[in-house]
Amino acid sequence: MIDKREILAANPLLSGLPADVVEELMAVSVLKQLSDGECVYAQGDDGDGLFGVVQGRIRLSNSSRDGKELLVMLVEPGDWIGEVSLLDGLPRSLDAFAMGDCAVLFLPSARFNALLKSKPELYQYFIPMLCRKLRLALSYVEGVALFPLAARLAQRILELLRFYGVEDDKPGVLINVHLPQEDLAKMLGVSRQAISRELKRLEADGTIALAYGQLRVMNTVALQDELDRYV
Amino acid sequence: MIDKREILAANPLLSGLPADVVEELMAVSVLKQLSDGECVYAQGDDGDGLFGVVQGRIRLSNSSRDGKELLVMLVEPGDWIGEVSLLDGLPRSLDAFAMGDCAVLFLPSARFNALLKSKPELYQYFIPMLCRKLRLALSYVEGVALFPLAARLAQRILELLRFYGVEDDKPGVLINVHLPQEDLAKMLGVSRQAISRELKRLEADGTIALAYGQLRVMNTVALQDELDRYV
DNA sequence: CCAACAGTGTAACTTTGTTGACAGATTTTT
DNA sequence: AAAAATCTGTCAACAAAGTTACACTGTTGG
Repeated sequence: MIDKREILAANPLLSGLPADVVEELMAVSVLKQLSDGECVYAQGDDGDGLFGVVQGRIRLSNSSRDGKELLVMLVEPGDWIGEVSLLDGLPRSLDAFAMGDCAVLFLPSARFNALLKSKPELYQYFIPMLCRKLRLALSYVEGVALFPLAARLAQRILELLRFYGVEDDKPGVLINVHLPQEDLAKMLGVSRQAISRELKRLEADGTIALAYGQLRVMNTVALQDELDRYV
Repeated sequence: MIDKREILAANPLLSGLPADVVEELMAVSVLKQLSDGECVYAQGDDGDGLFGVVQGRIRLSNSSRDGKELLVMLVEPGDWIGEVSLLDGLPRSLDAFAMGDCAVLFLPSARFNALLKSKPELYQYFIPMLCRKLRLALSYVEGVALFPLAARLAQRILELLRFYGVEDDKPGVLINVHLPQEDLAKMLGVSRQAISRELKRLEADGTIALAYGQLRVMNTVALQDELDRYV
């Protein structure tokens, strides 16, 4: 058995929670190891619990019967997932898979419900989370209905930049996550070829620089301008 | 001054709330009349308050710089709108307009915040609302990324049917809301012509019957089948 | 170091949906 | 009842993106 306390001390998962709730979570949660590609939960499942990402990355996605996939979001250590099904009692609406080896903190739904019942003031911790996800989802609907692909791609690159951008010795800002064009395409709901074409266009502009599975933004302003033409 | 108490007694807006909160709302909220097309709030505004729809219909939408519009949802009497900006403190992400003459109950943000501060257990009343909207938004992103127009249209008609469907003396189920093809197109983010074509196809099948600004579903199963080919 | 694999660029062709235009139908207003 | 406004059906030209196919380039692991 791994020492949860040690691992979680340095993790933002529990920050902001009252001390007694943290103690409670320590007592009733389970640390689970997941290997690459393992399923955390699947679309249609009942909500069996809440998951906090401790290590690695979780991929939230959604697939159609004919095999097409939509990549809704990448979830990083420090974020909780699966709260919606616990809060509204409805089945999972997304698939969640481990990308690479992961560790998650699992809080079974019975424990979750008991905790909420004993401390209804905890409801408010979920409000910012739900608001953020709702706004994000709305901005995606908006984008896909109102903007051409070029603008949506710019929007998405800027988002990735805020999240994964790191300055290094080279010029520009590196998006420090392995993200093949295939995945970028699945995020935007278009074909890989369409993404390749647009990225090449941006590279020719000098707006970005491309490498194998990586992307470097050279001109943030140009991306913002592309987006502002429509927003 | 109109008597709020009388008007609201028959309205589902306040049902489910504790009696003391209802009293508080009665004391500090204002009943506002809106005429056709009047703006409730606009994208980018600060959240000035919470609105409860009492009479009429509110249109939540989103426009791009070049004039294209996305119709996110129609809000009916009994529903609250504008809670997200109050809960997370960020600007409005949608436009809200009155469709026809409306009456709304307005709770200014200062009052809202004071109420939440004095009764933090009220946070939990917003949870189901946010969950519902989040799931709906996700299903739209999913639809537009994974399904062809025909399936998305079927999905949307079924949704309208659940909400506005009424049985009458004629065969089939009438969708009892004035909804021109133009608006249906704006809901799905496509052109009016594309909607016209698809509706004609469904009419030729005998799946639906068309009238001027109205729609009657003759075969619910066929619509569900169209959707199930992809879900 | 080289084989296997994952990722990328490009092109021809097809499908889907847009745009603009207009005639006809239905409803509302005067 | 006539006029105005709204709504619908359809067409042709066009644009965007999907699909299929294949060569090529990096990366990883034995």
